[in-house]
Amino acid sequence: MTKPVSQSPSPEDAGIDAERHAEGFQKTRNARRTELCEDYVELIAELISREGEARQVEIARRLGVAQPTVARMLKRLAEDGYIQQKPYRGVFLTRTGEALAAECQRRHEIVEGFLRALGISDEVARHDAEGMEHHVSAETLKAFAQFVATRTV
Amino acid sequence: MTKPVSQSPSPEDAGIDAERHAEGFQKTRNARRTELCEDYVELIAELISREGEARQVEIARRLGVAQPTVARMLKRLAEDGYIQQKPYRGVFLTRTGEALAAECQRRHEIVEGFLRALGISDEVARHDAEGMEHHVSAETLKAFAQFVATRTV
DNA sequence: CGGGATATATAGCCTGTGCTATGAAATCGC
DNA sequence: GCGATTTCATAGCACAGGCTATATATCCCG
Ligand SMILES: [Mn+2]
Ligand SMILES: [Mn+2]
Ligand SMILES: [Mn+2]
Ligand SMILES: [Mn+2]
Repeated sequence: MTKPVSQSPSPEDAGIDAERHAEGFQKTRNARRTELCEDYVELIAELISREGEARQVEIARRLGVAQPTVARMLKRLAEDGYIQQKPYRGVFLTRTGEALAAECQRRHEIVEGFLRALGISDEVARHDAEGMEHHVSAETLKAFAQFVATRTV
Repeated sequence: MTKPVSQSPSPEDAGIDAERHAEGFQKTRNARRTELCEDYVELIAELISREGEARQVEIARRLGVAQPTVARMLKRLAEDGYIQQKPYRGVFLTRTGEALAAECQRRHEIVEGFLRALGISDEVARHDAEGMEHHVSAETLKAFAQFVATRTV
């Protein structure tokens, strides 16, 4: 009962297409699950570097959600090894967390910069980038960066 | 206790930035909620036009999810007025559903075509477009379309 | 025109991500 | 150093979107 990777040899050639189609949706669903973590870690890094500390209440304010929502997510991020919480002192990134944050910040910057290079207004570029960034593969990111580079020259 | 839109006049100017930041995340969260509906409606339209009918089992196969998952979502789409179910005959789009499907198909096509115009490989363009499409605003979509047009000339 | 194959429906479970209400703990200004 | 303020934790709710197992309904072919 293993999933038949290649069945229906010729009569129904749409089977292969369907498999590939499904694969794409699977990956997108996966990306959706990691989006939130990425936004949190990226925001925490930004708060630490710009405000000196990252507090639950401030994270909640920036994300536009309630504090208990943040509390639960931070617990998960700590369990997953991305952050360390020091009660009443703020949230700190682990090595792993810092690495992820750096990657996300870089990607976010490239995507947003790319949109602006295309002539998109700042406001819209910021918003679209916030959602798009999580679905941009390495290959596409590279193309975006190259486009910005050649356009800026 | 209404949310203070503009408080802390000068000492903490970061307040405005935080508000705007939160707004962006709010919109992105909203987009996330409509993503699935869009994918369903778009897929249903595609199945109807290419296979002649859209069945639960086929939708499930294409999306890579279980049939009961599709069943529940279809019920919701019917409640929301996007589709009409004729048991054992397939799923059909309402006027509203057709309009949404057309919009999504057009947007999907433009985004994917844009990525390919940028030099992204077909496989990756298809996958990235599947996720990105839901976060592309009208302004950005227009820019994408124009880019493709000028590149194709 | 029956009966196996196929399609759909339903029940019940889990996880994730929102929320409010509320309790407890720490900080900090006085 | 004490009390108000701030910060954090927890309980409990809702809903979306996955899943499996299983019941039921329809189709269609021999
Ligand atoms: Mn984001
Ligand atoms: Mn980001
Ligand atoms: Mn999609
Ligand atoms: Mn699509």
